Amino acid sequence: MTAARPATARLPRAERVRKRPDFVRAQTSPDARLRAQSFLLLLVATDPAAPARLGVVASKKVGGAVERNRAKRLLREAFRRNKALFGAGVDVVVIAYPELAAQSLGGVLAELEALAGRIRQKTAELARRAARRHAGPAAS
RNA sequence: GCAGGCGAACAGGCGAUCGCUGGCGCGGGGUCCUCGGACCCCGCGCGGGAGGAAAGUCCGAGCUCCGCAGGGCAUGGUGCCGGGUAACGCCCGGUGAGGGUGACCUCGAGGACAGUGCAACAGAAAGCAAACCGCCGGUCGGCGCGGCCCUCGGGUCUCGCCUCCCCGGUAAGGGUGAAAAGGUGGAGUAAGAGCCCACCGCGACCACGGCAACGCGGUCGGCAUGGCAAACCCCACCCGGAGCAAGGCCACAUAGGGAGGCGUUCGCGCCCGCUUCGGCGAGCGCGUGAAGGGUUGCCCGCCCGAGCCUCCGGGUAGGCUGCUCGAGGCGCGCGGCGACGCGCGCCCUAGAGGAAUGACCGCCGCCGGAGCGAGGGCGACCGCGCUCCGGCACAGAACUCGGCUUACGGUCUCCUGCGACC
RNA sequence: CGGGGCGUAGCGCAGCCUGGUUAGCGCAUCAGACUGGGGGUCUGAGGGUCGGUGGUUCGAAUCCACUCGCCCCGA
Repeated sequence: MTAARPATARLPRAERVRKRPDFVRAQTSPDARLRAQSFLLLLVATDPAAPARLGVVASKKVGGAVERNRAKRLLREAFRRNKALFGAGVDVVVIAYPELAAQSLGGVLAELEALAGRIRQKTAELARRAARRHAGPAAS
């Protein structure tokens, strides 16, 4: 498995949420929900062996195509620089709010930093639960 | 210098670092395998990676499918003329009308003697003629001057003035309106009127110029063709429908699920089985007929046709392809007033798919503000240099082109008007 | 990609097709009356760039073109 490579500040296809059902699962039944000033973080547990994946949602409420692209790029950049924060086995779906279009990268990083403690706590909890679940019926 | 018009090109630049993506090359791993290879994943390297509007989706096409793509009607669209183009509702050049002192700009600009309709309020009257006030004439009546007669009361005649009603003439004037059947001037008359005349306008005809729209000139007609077709409509021309979630290939999955409805004709030939030798049944072919379906609004025609239609329920919404070389760009030459066409040469210029083309830092550039410094001017102030701060538009490809429309930043060529100076 | 609808007073709507007289209705607002006061009822009043810009017309909320914003449906 190539996921054994040390985590770098890259964001290849395998580390992005790319299927509609995955987005729907995160939005309808998230395992954790964390609110920042200009975005909303949704966490949902997946296969513990898989790397953390990012998915960004920027609706028309954010603005036109330029603003929505800007919002998604900012969030991807912030996630890319803080991948270690989320560990593995989790889908991170971020919903952008309209204020995000006017935000700078420094501001987004600061907002993410403010949530860092709670993110670490939640992801660790999810990892423990997943480990227990896989230890039992994994023999089948 | 200020104000404005037409057009053109551009869309901040350079460097460093960290990323994304498709192409090529090398290396590693995996799947399939006809052992040649194909496909997928990962890493490294190289070079590519938004627009003039990528936008709105208002038109026109290419492309793909709809079994074939025929005729008519309806609907819809276009609407001065000629040209350009693959095509257009676009563009170019003209014509006409309108706007601007001008450079220039704007225009849905066919038809109102084919028909139907509309015009509030006001006004006499709103479409075919008519006449409210007014003006003029007349009858009757009244008053007056004069003449004649006379029974001195008056009667009668001519003329003048006044006048309700009535009869007739008139459409110049008044008034209403967006609009009242040509306009101005004269002549004329009882008053008036294209009744007549001149000019203008309008219409018809003729001649000339122009491919044409139309222009120009002449002659004639006294002038009974009002407005609205972005009201219905008429005329001419155009138009089959859907859209890359089109369409193709592969993989996976459910299982021929339930309910209701309409149908499954007839003849001939061949052949098989049974036969009480009369026939009966099954199959194939040809013809015919039929529920229903296709022809994407309707009809005709054509085609499919033993199954079809409706509702409920269930499953899949993964990969590859279409996907970027095209009515393609750029340059030069030739033809054309121009849109554009022709020829030659050069170039390959994004192809994503929860959706890339980015983030951040430094330097430079442009604009605005503040401060400091030296300078010019009596002065308000002016330009120069440095430092700091802020800003640098509108906006993001989703099959691809040609247009239109809208959004938006500064720059420049040429041109116009006004002002000042030489 | 394709199709449809809406925008009129603070709020919810009519009027638009078939152009015309003062753009109408309900709630809300304000004033007055009834009541000792509140509520409620009655009477009266105010409040409109008809989303925007052009055009057609004598005249436009209404017709036409462009445009802005919002909503819905189908694949």
